Amino acid sequence: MPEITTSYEPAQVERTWYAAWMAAGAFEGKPSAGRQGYSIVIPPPNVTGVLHMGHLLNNTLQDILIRRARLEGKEAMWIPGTDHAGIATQTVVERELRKSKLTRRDLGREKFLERVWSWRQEKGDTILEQLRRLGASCDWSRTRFTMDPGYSQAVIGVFVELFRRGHIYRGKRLVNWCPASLTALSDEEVIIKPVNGTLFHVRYEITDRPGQYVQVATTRPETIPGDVALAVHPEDPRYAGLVGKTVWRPLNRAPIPIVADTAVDREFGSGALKITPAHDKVDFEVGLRHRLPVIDVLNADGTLNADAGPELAGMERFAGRKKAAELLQASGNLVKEEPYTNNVGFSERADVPIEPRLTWQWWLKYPRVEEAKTAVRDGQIAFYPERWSKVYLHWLENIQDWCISRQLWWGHRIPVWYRKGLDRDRLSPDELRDPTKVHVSPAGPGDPENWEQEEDVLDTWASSWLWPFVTLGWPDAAAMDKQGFDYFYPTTTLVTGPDIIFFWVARMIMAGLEFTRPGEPLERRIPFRNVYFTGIIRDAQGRKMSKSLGNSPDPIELIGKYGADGLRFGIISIAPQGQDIRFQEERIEGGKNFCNKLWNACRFRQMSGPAGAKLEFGHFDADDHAILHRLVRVTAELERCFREFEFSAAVQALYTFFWNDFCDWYVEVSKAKLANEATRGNCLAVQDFVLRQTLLQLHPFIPFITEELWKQLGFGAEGMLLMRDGRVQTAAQLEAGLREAGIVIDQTSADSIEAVKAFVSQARALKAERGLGSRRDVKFVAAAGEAAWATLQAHHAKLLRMAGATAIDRGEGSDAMPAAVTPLGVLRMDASAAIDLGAERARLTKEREKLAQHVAGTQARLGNSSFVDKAPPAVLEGARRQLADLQTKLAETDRLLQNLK
RNA sequence: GGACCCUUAGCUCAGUUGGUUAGAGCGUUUCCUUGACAUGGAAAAGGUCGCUGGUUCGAGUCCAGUAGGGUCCACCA
Repeated sequence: MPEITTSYEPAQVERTWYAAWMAAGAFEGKPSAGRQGYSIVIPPPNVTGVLHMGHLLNNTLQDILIRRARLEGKEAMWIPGTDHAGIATQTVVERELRKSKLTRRDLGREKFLERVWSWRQEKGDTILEQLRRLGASCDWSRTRFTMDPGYSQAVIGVFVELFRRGHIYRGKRLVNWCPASLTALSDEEVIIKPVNGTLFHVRYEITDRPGQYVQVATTRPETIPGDVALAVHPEDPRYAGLVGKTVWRPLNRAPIPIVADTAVDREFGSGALKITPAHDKVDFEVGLRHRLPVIDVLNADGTLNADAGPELAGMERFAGRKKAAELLQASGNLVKEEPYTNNVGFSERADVPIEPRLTWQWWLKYPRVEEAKTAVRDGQIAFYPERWSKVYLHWLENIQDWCISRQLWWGHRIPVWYRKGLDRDRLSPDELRDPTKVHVSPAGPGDPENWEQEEDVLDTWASSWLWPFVTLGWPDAAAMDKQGFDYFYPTTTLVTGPDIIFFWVARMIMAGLEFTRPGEPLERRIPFRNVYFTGIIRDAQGRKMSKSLGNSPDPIELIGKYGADGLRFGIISIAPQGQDIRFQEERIEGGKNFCNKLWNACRFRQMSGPAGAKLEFGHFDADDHAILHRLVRVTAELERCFREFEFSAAVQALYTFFWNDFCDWYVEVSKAKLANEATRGNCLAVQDFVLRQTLLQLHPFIPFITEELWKQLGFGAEGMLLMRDGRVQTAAQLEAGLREAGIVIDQTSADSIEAVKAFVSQARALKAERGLGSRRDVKFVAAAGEAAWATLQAHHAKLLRMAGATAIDRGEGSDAMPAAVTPLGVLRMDASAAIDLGAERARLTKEREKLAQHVAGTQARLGNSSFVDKAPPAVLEGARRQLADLQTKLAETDRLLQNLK
């Protein structure tokens, strides 16, 4: 067996094992009768993307779940893939084009799409490669892309089917228009931000009362040429006589009516509102109610058009705003301007203010809204943390039709063909469904020469909402059979960020309910049973990580620095359920350190003797009972953590157990036990028992190093070469297994170690406080009772080593010796140096203070008759025992103090 | 305007149905290159759990209010 090196070097180990796993097909998931399935679909990252901290957390969690499921004996399967990310990808390629002074229109649709495809060819696998570096155990043979042929077919088929079912229609509405990307966006893609601007107070002269004005306030004077009315509240006495009259529009001068509408807030400004239906949602609705015309003064790219009037036409919208204010000023119609902060919608992708714009778009009335609510409300789909279900339900309660068309080229082109020569903007709803005028099918019309296909493509999310079942072969029966749809659907757990709860999670639920297993019960049609929402990773100052701030570390660099395992362990340890995470690189360093600790503990085991030692109950001592007891406890805790998706708690539990209980105590006491031939074999066997289970429990979190150690320690024998074939034991199984080997963990014996630990700790403190921490020639005397002395005797060799002492004798010692009260009697140190009475007195006095306080507190509680009457017996008993202990200690400490001269 | 989250040690955070003396990592102080590990070991300092009330024998934990920070939703020009 090759010797384990002195420190853990991740790079080589990671490369070797990932290749070995792939070669062994260790990540493949196939339906397996009689075994429980466990499936996850990856939230597909953008095909042009690179791994960021969010992906890191998200995918580490998925890998943990999948690897744990394997070790629990489940058939685990994780589907990877990428999303074509319409706007994002198209923008990236257009930016590239611009470098050679070209636009997509210069190339034309076909040539441009060729460019995008070759870009995807070149860059599309980067992020998947990065996921492998992280250790993600995806079934790569199942990798999907939302634009690959089968997937596209499904997306198109779904459009056609939803159209047939009456869920899809074409309508002219005000949409969120992105003047940078030149496309409509859904409401979810708009981010409202406060913007510091100016509020302009403008007066409109009443046409038949020259010199009299109605004043309105606006933040957007450039849209005044689009005004078609002023509106006032019908019950506003100030304007009672004016409704029905007209005023002069102050830019592009023309008379416009004053109408009465309850949408106006009388309290705001002058109580009069300018109505610009083309550029404001409320105004649009007012316009509809009053049958007002619509004057659109903006071009698609946000510049002002001819309808804005000769002075403004052609100007960029913000320059136009300034110009409009100047024109108003010049005509005397600008009453005043004041600084004003209002909320403006920004395009999520392009980060420019969106324009409400009246355009023809395709809309979807969501299917299965009620079922989608039920599934979460009644718990067929469980959210972790649960509180997100409120956000989800609230959105569904107020759900609006989804604008699914995008004026882009990169995406799934809408499968609608219009008869040539048809004016598609004058189609009535009935004509839209007339097959002689509009053709809707996956394959297109048989006589394409007579038709023109819709130019628009579908919103990216209108493809990714099918992800959980299309990746399992839907709707093709043969593919579904091959990919195990029956076995793996619904998937078990979805891990994602709460920021896409509407974009993706809610929509997937509705799609799953609408399209899978028609006629079957709800719990068979949902796309997943659990949804785990991660927190958002922020920087040390709590800011979101972003490219522009440059505050986002590169996970691949972190892997280089700390190893994939160290990074995984570190990131999970700072990611409690449901809370945002402040990234601190020190915690990642902590992960690396843990790996090194694990490495060296296994190295120690390997150096101590060959594998294959057998547990011998006859040689069990209290330390063996204690460590196995703790192992069972931490195993139970891990079960709970996985049940409740508490990953950072799991890591914490494993850390404490392994570092404090195993390394700091058991391994240290082992050194004495290993030196004794009688106890040696059993001690090695106990270590193996603990290490085997611990490696299995750590494997999902830190797969590479555990796999390497598993092999190094020879645990991979017996036909289980890879850890994935090992089985993590439940707490119950651990105990049952031990019992079969004739071993019963004795709780009392295990508990007795606490007293021994306290004794050692006190001894070390006595030394450290006098600067003798490193001296190993110190003698102690312990004034121990019979039972305590028996315990000290039983652990004698270990105690000498642990405390760093040459002798621990039974005896009173002298009052001149530094002393401490331990659970195993008063311990005195035979210090050769003269004792500092003052320091000694101070230390003991402080100790006494603490004890006295606790005694008083406990006495007060026990003296309270309602406590004694009402507290449960166990609590009462605990308090009594505590009081007795404290009083003994206090008395001893008092005696020590008195004897100090 | 509505909903939700956070406030615990110098810093970043745990704290599971209320129950012994509130924990961890990092940082700090002192000592230690002892034959797994200095990516380490030992010891120690450090908290009236944002504030005010209430429920209870008992509150960091439950309730009400309040201050500060954050997130999401919402058509106030």
